[in-house]
Amino acid sequence: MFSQSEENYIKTIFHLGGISAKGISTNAIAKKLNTKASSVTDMIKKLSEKEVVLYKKYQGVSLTELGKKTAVNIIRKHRLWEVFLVNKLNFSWDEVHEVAEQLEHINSAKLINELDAFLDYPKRDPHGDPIPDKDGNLQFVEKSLLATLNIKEKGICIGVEDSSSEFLQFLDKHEIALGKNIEIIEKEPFDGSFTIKMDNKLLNISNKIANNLYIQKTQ
Amino acid sequence: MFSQSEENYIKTIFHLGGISAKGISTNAIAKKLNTKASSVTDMIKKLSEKEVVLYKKYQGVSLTELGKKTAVNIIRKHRLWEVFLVNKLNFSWDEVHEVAEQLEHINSAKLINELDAFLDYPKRDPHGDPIPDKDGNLQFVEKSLLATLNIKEKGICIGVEDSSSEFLQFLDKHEIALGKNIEIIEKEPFDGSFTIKMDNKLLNISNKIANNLYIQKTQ
DNA sequence: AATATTTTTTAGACAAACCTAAAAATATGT
DNA sequence: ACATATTTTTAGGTTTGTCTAAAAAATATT
Repeated sequence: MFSQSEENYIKTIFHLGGISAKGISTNAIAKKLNTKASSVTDMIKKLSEKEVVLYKKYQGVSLTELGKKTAVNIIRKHRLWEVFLVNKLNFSWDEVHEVAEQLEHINSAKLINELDAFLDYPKRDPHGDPIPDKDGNLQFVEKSLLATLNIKEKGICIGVEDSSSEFLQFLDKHEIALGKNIEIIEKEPFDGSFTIKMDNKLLNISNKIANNLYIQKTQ
Repeated sequence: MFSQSEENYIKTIFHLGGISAKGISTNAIAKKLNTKASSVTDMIKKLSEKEVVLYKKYQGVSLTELGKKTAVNIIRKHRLWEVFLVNKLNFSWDEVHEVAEQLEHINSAKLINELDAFLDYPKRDPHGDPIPDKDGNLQFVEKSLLATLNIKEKGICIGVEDSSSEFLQFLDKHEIALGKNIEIIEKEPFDGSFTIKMDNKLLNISNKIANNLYIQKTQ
């Protein structure tokens, strides 16, 4: 149906569109995909003809329903493969991305639905991101960046914004893992760092870390 | 390292080379890959420059050591994925080929070695073909086409020549499966068909079937 | 509002992998 | 051995996805 390259554009537009529903800019896509704006324009024209994307010159793009459906399916595959790699093949959560980027383009409905069953219909991938079901329903969970919480607020680590292995290995080193309960003890106005309580121990966290860790508030 | 297209050529040359060590003809490759001879010539030149293949104009090609190593690795991946699909994801042996053709191009040493371990280091794929180990060693097992056996010879079904779903489903229907013991009861000179004994029942098999089923002789 | 800057698009090129049609080399038949 | 047939290669073209450089549009600055 779609080439690997087309799929990567569709996925990227979806991810960039998450925040604003407005047209996604050519430059933003180019930056994410490590390519040139002119290449993006070319591809956008093709995707527009294939009715995956709405496009008006100089106005940016947005996904059509077909485009969204396609994107969600790719994301479903990516995340299910990540679960497989971590749960069955001893990958750690900072090793899965590159391989999942390849596996997400494998085309077989039976494969992905059987994989889903084999993994026991997981709801989230190793980074805490929700896995769409086979009808494309993506469950939404209220989450906040740790950096936005106030003193005395409590919550559960539920996801990461950045999936780089540097960041994930940092979390491993400090035993910050998904599912852990935390409480904000102190905010340092000077450098934006946080003191949090986790496993009954105090831990200091830089502002950059706090801006890459998602918390589900527990009232 | 190699593009998907290059990998398909390398694999095809390996498979065609199994019989004769001589140069594989351009036309043979073109036929197997469903492409044109001129395309094959183009690709062969490229593979020759990459030292995967020995090539003299009009003399056909053969794989270098690098080429063989590459081919065996692709075959290892293909066959391990087939085992995964059948043993873990409820695929039947006639459904795996197409998906394995895609999965064999995924590039990750860790992935394939962990998959190997996860599957318990299988020695053969669902069609009875041997799986190379991670150093590229392909175990050789003496096998004969059923059609070459004589009356009273006994053996074990150990593989298939043809992997089309028509043939595999035919075998399923008649409960002919890998590992089953058979004995040649009669050969019909007129049409080349065979009467065999399997599960203590007599079964008649056409010459075409007999030419697509491999037997490991017992004594 | 006019100018400067940034963003986006167009125009033209390139590499990969394929194609058709024609030419060259090899193989075959008598 | 020579004509014919087959195989293989060459020459030139197409599509996909990329690029650079320049032009056009939109946005920002003063």
